[in-house]
Amino acid sequence: MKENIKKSFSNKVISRLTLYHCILTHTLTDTLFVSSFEIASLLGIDDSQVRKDIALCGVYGRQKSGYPAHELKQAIEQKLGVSQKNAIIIVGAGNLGSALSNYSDLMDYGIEIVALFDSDDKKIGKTINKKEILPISQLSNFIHHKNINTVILTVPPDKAQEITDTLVQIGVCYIWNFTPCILKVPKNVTVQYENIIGNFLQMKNNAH
Amino acid sequence: MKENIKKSFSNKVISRLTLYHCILTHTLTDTLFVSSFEIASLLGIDDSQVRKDIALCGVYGRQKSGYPAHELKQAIEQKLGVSQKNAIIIVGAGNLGSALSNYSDLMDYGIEIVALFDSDDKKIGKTINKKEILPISQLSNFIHHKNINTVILTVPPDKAQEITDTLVQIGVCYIWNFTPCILKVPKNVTVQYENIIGNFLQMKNNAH
DNA sequence: TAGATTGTTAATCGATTAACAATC
DNA sequence: TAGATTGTTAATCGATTAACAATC
Repeated sequence: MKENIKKSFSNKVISRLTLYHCILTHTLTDTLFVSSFEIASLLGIDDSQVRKDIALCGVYGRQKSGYPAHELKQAIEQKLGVSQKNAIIIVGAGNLGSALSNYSDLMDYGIEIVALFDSDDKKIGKTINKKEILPISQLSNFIHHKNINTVILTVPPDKAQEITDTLVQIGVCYIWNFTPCILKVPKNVTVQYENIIGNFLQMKNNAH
Repeated sequence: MKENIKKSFSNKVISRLTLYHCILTHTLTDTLFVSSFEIASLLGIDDSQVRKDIALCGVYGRQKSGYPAHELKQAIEQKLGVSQKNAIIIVGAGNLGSALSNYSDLMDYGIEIVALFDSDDKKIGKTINKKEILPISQLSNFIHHKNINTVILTVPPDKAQEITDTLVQIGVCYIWNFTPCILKVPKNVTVQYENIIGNFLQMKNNAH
């Protein structure tokens, strides 16, 4: 498969490529060449799977030595579109919202949090990690002015749908949903569920 | 399939059951009967998939009206093992760790955070959300004393493997990993990756 | 050379979707 | 009754694994 046409990958492929990138960034920092077997065994998956994923990135390896680590890392970054800067805002400046605004790893992947929004008067005007907390009433202006299309949603569950409706109306098209609520949105809006509870229960179930 | 033998579900099934539960908790709060079609269309999946998942929980529906909402909710809770209380600790009392210690939804699913641990002397002795921050040196004693088997890992990336080795040695068998690092652990230890970056990139890729 | 590792095809496995009889 | 919805089987689809020739 030598398709060079930009095609969207399956979620599984994206998830694995991200993990390969983590390995190259944090685990195999001083490696010049990395084999599919090394990556596969760190993740507990099949090595031919790794070779297939890497082939999708257009990187060619060498028999006996493996894949050039630096080139592979850059190719993954390119395929994942990490270089595109995403200016995003956080709606809901509670604990989780505040934490995410400080989560420095996001920066490495093109995610720049530019402001937080909250409905609590006591929080407004304060800054978290040098980012201002603004009132919900300024959402629309801010989003249009700064050309934002992506929002991290960390409001309380009982406000989630209401705020979502507002965001959709303003024109936001990506909602990264950290609330435990299912959101009703029109087809042109993408919601990414961060199913934290589900992941915990998976862990408990995968045991042995 | 009328298997009543306790069998572990696939991760996909667990993830979906959790979402059905969210719907019953936050979206369809006053519904007596819910149809597979209603659930499916909220999640954008096939309705026969929903019926299959529900069958796994041992709940029977009624033609024309659907499934009894309350009974379904309880059956899901039972299948997911939500009633088992899990006393867990957070290692790394930074922003993310602090946020998770306050994440009240966890409580609803049997997850009780009992303490935080950190290596920073300035943090030790403080409390977050009524939970004490203790020094790493007390990890071993605490874990054995309180019979903890599960840890939320929110340390900086460069400390992740080192702390993991310590935890494994102490006898922890579940590590819920919020760092962007791949952890090397023996086979009897389960690591659940919270691949936040990967999920963001999925969202961007799923667009249209 | 012998050993190791790629790139790729074929085989297997599992998950999703379609379809429809049963029935409230 | 007619319409709606379940429960379940069969068909399809996609993802993972096995296998191996090519070759550094």
